Amino acid sequence: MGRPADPARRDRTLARATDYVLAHGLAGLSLRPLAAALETSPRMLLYDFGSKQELVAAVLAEARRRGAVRLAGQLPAATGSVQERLRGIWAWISADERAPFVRLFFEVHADGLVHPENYPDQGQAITDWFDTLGATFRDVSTGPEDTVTPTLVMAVVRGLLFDLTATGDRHRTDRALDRFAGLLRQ
Amino acid sequence: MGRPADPARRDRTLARATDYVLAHGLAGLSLRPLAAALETSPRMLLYDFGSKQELVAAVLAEARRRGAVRLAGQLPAATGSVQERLRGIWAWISADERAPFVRLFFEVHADGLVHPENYPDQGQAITDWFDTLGATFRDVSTGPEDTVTPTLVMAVVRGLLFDLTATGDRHRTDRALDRFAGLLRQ
DNA sequence: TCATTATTGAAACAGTCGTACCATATACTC
DNA sequence: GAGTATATGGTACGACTGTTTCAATAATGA
Repeated sequence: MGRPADPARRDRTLARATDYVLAHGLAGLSLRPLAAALETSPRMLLYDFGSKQELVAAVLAEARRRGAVRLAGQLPAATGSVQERLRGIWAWISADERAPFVRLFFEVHADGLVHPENYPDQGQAITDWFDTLGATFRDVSTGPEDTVTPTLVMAVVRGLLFDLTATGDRHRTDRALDRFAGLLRQ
Repeated sequence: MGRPADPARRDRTLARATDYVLAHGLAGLSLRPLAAALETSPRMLLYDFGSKQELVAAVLAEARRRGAVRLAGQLPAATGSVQERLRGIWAWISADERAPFVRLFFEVHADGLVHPENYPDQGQAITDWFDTLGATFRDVSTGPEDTVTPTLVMAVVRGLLFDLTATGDRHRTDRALDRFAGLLRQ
């Protein structure tokens, strides 16, 4: 008996909080402005999530979940030449719509370097890509257990993303990816 | 007349503050703990630097200056095969002694994505590498105006650095660099 | 000694932070 | 209606932030 719980409220708050963090970043996140933007109160954020730390953890999990869903649903099919597949991945990840995710991705990585204890699964998030990319680039891999090719492909993508986000020079980064695709074909 | 100024004090403070930031990161930097570690006071930090923002700017400039000096003095000579040169760069930048610089590098980049207005020269810091690397890899470039090869080389290095700092898997990242060197040779 | 300039300490200010406490309102069963 | 559990609002606490204010000290040249 008593008033029934409303778990949907927490879900709604989590979704909007994730939007907010994707838009404003993690670094300066503060409960009061967040609550104001979500039309709720710090009181309720703590009521639903327990503490700011747990709220952030939930937001990061939600952001990762969203990224995984979009990756699975929107990543171009693993067909065509190596260049076409590589360009597809690059076009997808470097698109403007992905910018908030990319930003958060870099932000979490940087914070993880200073506070590794807060991110026990940091390495996991990196190596998770291997399953996807290993399948995509099987024909240029040296074998099914080849982790080197996915590592290199992801390094190029992340490194060029780093460059693109810092300099905004899309032409140069696009051409660098094409150069890599050319090297990989051989 | 009057008591003579002591500009050396500011220099000493800046040097030690840079050590501190390299050790502790930028994110949670706060004047009182910093002053305590430097055996001075917040009062003196503001007296010497004007504001926290200016102090941070001075520290970042000093850190970049140090990095440039070490790069110029310690980077292996541009001789030998492509693999040897690439391995030299990778060994240098990924060495444990460089870890604080790398950490700060990623931290500044991430913060710059959220607050671009604070880092007007972010793009410059990225493209600065081109002069050095363009010279180092001239024989695999398509010409003296080739910016694509340095872009790709730096993307691989930064991307693998990202991976290495996140996962700590040196064996895998080292092998990925070798794979890239092999591709580049052709 | 004295004026002058640089340096430094101590304390306070106005603000923000995450969080805890206390009351109240709401929605349900009986 | 009473009883009960959930949901909220309001407020205040203690700790922290960058910065300012006021006063004192130190080192020089005259």
